[in-house]
Amino acid sequence: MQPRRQHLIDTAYRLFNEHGYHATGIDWILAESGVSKATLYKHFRSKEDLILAVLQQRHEQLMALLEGAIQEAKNKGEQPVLAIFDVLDEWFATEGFFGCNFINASAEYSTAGDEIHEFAARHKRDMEQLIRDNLDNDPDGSLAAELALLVDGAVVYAHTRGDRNAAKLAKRMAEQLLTGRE
Amino acid sequence: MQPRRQHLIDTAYRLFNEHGYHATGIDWILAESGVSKATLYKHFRSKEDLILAVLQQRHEQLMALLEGAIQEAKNKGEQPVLAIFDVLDEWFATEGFFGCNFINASAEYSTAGDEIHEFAARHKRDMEQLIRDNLDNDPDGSLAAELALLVDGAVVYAHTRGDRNAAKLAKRMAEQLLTGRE
DNA sequence: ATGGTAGTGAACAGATCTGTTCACTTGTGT
DNA sequence: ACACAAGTGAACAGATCTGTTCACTACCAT
Repeated sequence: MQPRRQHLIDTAYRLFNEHGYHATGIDWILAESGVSKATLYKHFRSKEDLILAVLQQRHEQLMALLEGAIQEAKNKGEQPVLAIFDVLDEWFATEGFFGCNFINASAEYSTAGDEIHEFAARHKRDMEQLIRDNLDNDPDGSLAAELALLVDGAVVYAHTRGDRNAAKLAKRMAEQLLTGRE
Repeated sequence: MQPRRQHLIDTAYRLFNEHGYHATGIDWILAESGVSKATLYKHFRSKEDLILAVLQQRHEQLMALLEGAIQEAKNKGEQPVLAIFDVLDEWFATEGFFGCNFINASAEYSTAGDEIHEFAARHKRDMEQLIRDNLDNDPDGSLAAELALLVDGAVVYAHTRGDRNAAKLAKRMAEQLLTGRE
């Protein structure tokens, strides 16, 4: 559709992911992508607008990825929600793993009410809802919240410590929670 | 001892905490603290040096706080490690809660090998060791890792979503893990 | 009273930041 | 052949960034 716009989002995603949002300057994104500054500001009103576009794309990617894994598990007759932790496990093993974009965005735009912070919060709530929708017996929703907390914990554990085992650790905990309650 | 140095660390801590490390400029810290720039650079070689000093102080504070809570629980005959989650619960309820400094630092200085990133990783490992030292039956150390993952998860869950219930959620999960294994 | 220590205030350097503007080019559909 | 859309490249604005330097002041101990 708009190849420049998409290319900018992809390049920005890579740099934001690795170096953070404040540390990544517009000029850097332009140099890496080979796009001119005027074009960037034709497609995005501001840097914040670009960040939000990056987060939006990543949100859609992640939701699709997890929904796919859940569906696949269902087809195989496995516990659907546990498949999320297998996705995490693969993710943590990739070279380009620098933690969760949304957690990192939340850290840099820390104030509640900030648009970027709120976007990250919304993403996390959507993730939790996805878990909730795939649990059979969770009347008050607390099990979904616990599993979502495990997901966040696993990502941060893996990133800060450089520990690739975090997903397996969290999966084992999730199994315990599920066998106890479902 | 060195009132200016301490005052700079305290002011920087507050601003870094609320606004992040890159977003907080030196001039801002100077304006808030009322200290001159020359003095700052007499006490700290660089901004990174100041950040590390802030993290060092926060590390010592946190370890002392948790060790105190653990000791208190021991004296009352309660499960020592669970006391950590009560500390978290109080922390999340304070107005100045913007997540964990070390997780946030890890997010901004994302690359493994970066000095700030490594400091955060060391803090997290020390925290986990503190948990490990207060568990009776954890031969392979995996229980301590699981509890540490819960701590990280609770902090991130509380911060990104603005949910003050995360500590109680994590504590309930921790209780399950402990009754299952200890 | 004299020297040392700690700090101030202000200017400065040089880089980098986001964002704007404008003349020009390139490709495409009619 | 012509109009239009998309993009380039470069200059520019104005702010902000970290870090340095220097002349001066206040205080304190000897």
